[in-house]
Parts: sequence; C-alpha cells; structure tokens
Amino acid sequence: MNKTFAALAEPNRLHIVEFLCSGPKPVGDIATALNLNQPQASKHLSILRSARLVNVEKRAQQRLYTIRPDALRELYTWLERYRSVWDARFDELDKVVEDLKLKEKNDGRKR
Amino acid sequence: MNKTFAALAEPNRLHIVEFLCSGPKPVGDIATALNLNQPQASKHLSILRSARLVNVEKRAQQRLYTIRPDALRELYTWLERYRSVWDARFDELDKVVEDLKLKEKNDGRKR
DNA sequence: TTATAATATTCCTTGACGTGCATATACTGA
DNA sequence: TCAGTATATGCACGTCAAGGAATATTATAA
Repeated sequence: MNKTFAALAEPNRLHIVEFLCSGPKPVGDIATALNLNQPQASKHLSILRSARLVNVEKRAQQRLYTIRPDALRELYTWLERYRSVWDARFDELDKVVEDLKLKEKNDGRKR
Repeated sequence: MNKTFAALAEPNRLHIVEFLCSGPKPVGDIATALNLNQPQASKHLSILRSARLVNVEKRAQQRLYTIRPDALRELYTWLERYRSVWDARFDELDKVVEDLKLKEKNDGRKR
C-alpha cells in the first residue's frame, strides 16, 4: 500500500484520479485539464499505473486511461479495518483517552 | 489531503498509525516496537502530528501519542465520494469501459 | 541543584522525486 | 514510404525527505 499512498501524495496525481472518475480519458485531455505538460502527464500516469490505480488501453495513437479499483478498494478495506478504533475514540475522545492513560499508568511495568 | 497521503506513504509511519490503534503509546514503546532509533521515531511522529494523524499528551517525561481521527475520517469520506464510481466499474468493468469508449469516440469533437 | 530518564532537534549526507526540454516511439492516413 | 499526431522516454537540474550520530530540551527525583 506504500505505492498507493505515495502515488496519491502528489497533488497532480490525485487530481488525475479524481478526473478519471468522470470516465476514461486520453493523455492529452488529462494534460490540458490539469494544466500539465504532456510529458509530465505521461510520467504521472506511468506512476499511477505501476501503483495499480489506473489502466491503459490503446485506441489508435491515443492511450485511454481508466480508473482501476484494486488499490482504492484495498485502501478502503484498510480504513474500514481500523475505522471502529478511531470512530469510537472520536465519539467520546476525552473519556477514552483518560481511561487509556489510567490503564497505561497502572500496568506500565508489565510491558 | 496531500499531507495525509505523504505521511502514510512512509512504511514506518503507516505501522505507527496501526500500532497506535491498540492504544496510546509513549515514544519509547513505538521505537522498540517498530525497531526504530528514538530520534527517527520522534521525527516520524512529528510528521504524523503535523498531518493531524496523531495527538500528543504529556505524562511526566514521556509523551503519549494517540490516534487522531480527523485525517483518517477525511480520507474515508474522500474514498466514499468516489466509491460508487470504481465500484460500478468494478462490477461490470468490461461493459462500462466499452460503453465509455464508444461515447468517447462519438462525441470526441464536442470537448 | 544535580543526576538521570525520555524525548526533541540539529547537522550532515545520500537518494529519490518532480519539472522542463529535447527526442524517441507508435500509430494512422495518404 | 512519408508526414503528422499522440504518447513515451531520456537527461540535467533543483528540491525535498529519510537516516545516522551527536546534542539539546524537558521533566523527575534525590
């Protein structure tokens, strides 16, 4: 998942992903839409591709890039796995933290 | 959200976040648990903090780090917003892509 | 106040990343 | 085959982030 996060950490790439949610697009469209030079668009797309975030298909001289759900799904399940933790802690943050601090204080030597 | 992704792109920091899901921990515990030198642990935690992924509280000489839900929540809602897109496309990927390619081909000059 | 524990910060070096520019490759139509 | 379009790749440069080692800071206890 490192690759997923690293890929999405770049603002332009995040925008590309969002842009591609409106449908498959050729590189040219992406470049102009995001105000990028064509080479950089290609490079970003290459990184997104190696992070399994997009797919390519050929159409004449164009390459159609589409969203690829794999990595996003993985991200989603990862968040869901820990969701309960930070959800609970969000609901009654102060109390929980207090409790945990007390526990921490009590069995501090056990660890 | 750049900061969130950038922060989680570092494997050690991702592990720290996961580790903190088991409760608040002082820096020392985190460092030994992840096999990190104390300074690096502190640095990573500092970055996680500036990405609003963790909180700090003092306890004697220690600093207790806890998960902070803000950024994770934001991530979750971001994913949810586009979830339908890549979910639909995942269910019947081939058909949808085909359709969109046709559309693309038909109204290519309108854009 | 002094010694000690826990953590933060600084300096330095190295490697990776993003950009701009030029060029190469792939495909189409005549 | 040649010209033209769409995309990819290579190189040089500046920037930024991570790791290591040493040191500074904060808090506690005697």
